[in-house]
Amino acid sequence: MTSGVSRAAPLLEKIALNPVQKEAVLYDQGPQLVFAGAGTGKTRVLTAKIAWLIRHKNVAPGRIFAATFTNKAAREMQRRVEDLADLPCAGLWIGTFHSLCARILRREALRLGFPPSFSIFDADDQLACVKKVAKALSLDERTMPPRLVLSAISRYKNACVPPAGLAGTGKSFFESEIIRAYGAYQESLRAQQAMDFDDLLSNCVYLLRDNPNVLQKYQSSFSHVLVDEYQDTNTAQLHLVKLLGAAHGNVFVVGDDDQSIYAWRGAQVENILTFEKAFPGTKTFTMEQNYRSTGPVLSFANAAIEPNTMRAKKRLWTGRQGGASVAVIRYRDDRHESESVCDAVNKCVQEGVRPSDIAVLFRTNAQSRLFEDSMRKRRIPYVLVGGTSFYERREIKDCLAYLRLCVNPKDDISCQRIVNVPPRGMGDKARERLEVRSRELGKSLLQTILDDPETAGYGRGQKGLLELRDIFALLADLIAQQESPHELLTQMLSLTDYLTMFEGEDSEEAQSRIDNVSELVNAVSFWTEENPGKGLSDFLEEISLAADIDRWEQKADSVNLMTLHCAKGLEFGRVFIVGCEDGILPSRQNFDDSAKIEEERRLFYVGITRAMDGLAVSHADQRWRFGSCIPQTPSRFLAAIPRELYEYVDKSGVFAGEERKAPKARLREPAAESQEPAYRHEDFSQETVQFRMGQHVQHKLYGRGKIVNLSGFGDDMRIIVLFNDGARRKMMAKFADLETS
DNA sequence: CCATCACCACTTTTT
DNA sequence: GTGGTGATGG
Repeated sequence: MTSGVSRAAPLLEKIALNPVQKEAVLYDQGPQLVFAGAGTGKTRVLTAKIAWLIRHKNVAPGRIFAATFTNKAAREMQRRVEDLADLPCAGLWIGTFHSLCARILRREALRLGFPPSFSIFDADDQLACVKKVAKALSLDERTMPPRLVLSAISRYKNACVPPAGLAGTGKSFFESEIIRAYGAYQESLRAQQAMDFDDLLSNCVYLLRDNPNVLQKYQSSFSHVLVDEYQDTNTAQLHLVKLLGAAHGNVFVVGDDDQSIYAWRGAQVENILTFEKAFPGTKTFTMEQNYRSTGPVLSFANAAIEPNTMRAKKRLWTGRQGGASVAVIRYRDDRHESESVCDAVNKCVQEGVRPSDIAVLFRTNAQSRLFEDSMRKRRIPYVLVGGTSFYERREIKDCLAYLRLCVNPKDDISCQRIVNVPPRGMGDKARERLEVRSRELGKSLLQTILDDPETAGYGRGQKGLLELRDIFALLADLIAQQESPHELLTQMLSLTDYLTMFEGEDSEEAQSRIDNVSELVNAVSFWTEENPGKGLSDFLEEISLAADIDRWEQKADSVNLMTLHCAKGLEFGRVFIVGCEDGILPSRQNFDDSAKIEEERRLFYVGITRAMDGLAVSHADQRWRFGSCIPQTPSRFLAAIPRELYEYVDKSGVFAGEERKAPKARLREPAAESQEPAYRHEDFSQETVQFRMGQHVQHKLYGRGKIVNLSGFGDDMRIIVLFNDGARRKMMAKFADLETS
């Protein structure tokens, strides 16, 4: 051990660790549980641990299996590990459970009766598939809404309960019907050679559980298993950790039960609370020193989480001195809230806070709209994380469906999506006919179209079907010639005349759809360049497993708008938590259940603990929902926090133009802490702010285009503009000489 | 038989 | 504000 420590020196010098953190990194006697409160350096420990293993324990990167919560976190961690260990770590198995499982499943697919190129179904596809199955089983839509059926199926899968053993075990008509649907749904997926998100985990568990030689292969292949955000793991993930870690016991998990916010999708806090039982001989480390937040923010956080009963008692503390008090602000209505918050954001920026260090957090995506409006009005650059993400837009999903069919012709859900897009005369009747025919032939929809488009009965759809057959025949040729994903996409667009569908109408909506498609073309060609040697199916997998947060780049100097869920694991200088009202936070749908209320409280806690220097929490007296104005009451969570822990500012009686009479806004930079990275004040002029993502610009030489990327600020701001001629040009904002329209 | 328009119930959070 | 569904017109 002594020699270990001295050899540790180079690495430990590069990263400051407190005694508990250091102990956790150096310990090597089996299972480890690290209870890491918010802001206590969880990521730091995990990163140092991996680097330590590689650099000083001579563990090959390929023998480390590390599960993070997002792909973005994985990328960042890999970068930091490489930096710390001073070695490239290309072989490291690091990623979300879903992408790690996908990686294993692609290799072993044949053992499960899937081709390695199996499709991955996202939430939309899942729902479409459930609907299809429900129709085939003639389930009543009223009593068995597809969403409900899907979530029940998801629960079974998260618990690793396959449909086989369930037949006849239903305790009610409802349950029996669900079980029936579950079986049929799985069959449908298999026929389409597809797995949904949940399958990635559960199939991986079945694979390891039922194939001793495969299990042995992966058990001996990985010598260490590490898991971040362990409080948000579900039963399937627990099984995986057990299966992979059982042989050597080198299991290292980090988490915080107070930040468990995913029980609704099957996560079990019990996993972290009973870790020691699952892994006998576990050594537990507890980190309670918070390095992130000021005293007032931390006291507020501690008080906020205090009422929860189902938690391991702990209390965070900070060595940071001073700090502005937390502000709780009351507004008249939601509009007033968004306008005032944006004013406050502006003020922060004028004080020298970088926009990217500011976040506005809300409970539901629907709340973002007002803030976007208010930000735009003030020309404050912002990034919205989440909402309907780029890859979920209709036009994008259409394009991807074509590409997916190229990779997997059995993907009926994708085929169904595009048979009549763009419209080619395939109505309900013709589609039904096609489906019957495909069942008769025992072939997939696309295969039926390719083999047998002439059978009578398609009516007006006949012509369209022949078109479709030719399109896919041509695309198949391109695939055979190993054409790049980029080539396939552009060919597909021209073969189908996809864009003319929108070119006819002159709405802003149609224009934005066209823009989105050309952005997809760009993304594909960019990806093709970045990933030489990888194919279309790799691209599609990456897209379906990417979360919104994965595409988020904080460096674009913009204010961040996101849901509380999205904010997990991040930190910001100034945080605004908005819409803190009963019915929103906590959500009305969780009123009935105390366990769910506790989860909502943890969500609130997660939001609070994102803040480093300043926190403002707001609520409004009334809010537009369902198209009418509804009176709101402040969140019960606020009521439970002692009054002396925050400054209450009532702006509900203040009208526009009178803001100055209102009590002084809080969120002032504490004098002692103004160590913000150098930020030249004069740089944040209108000139800098004039550019934002998605903005249309005009260039003397290149013509009209759209900003697709922003980075840096002031004189250093760089932008990437996608011009209408299809070219993508990087330029310095300072010299670009663009006209904004 | 298909496409378009008007109207309806629903929106929590996401890998 | 929207998306899925139902009536009507082409």
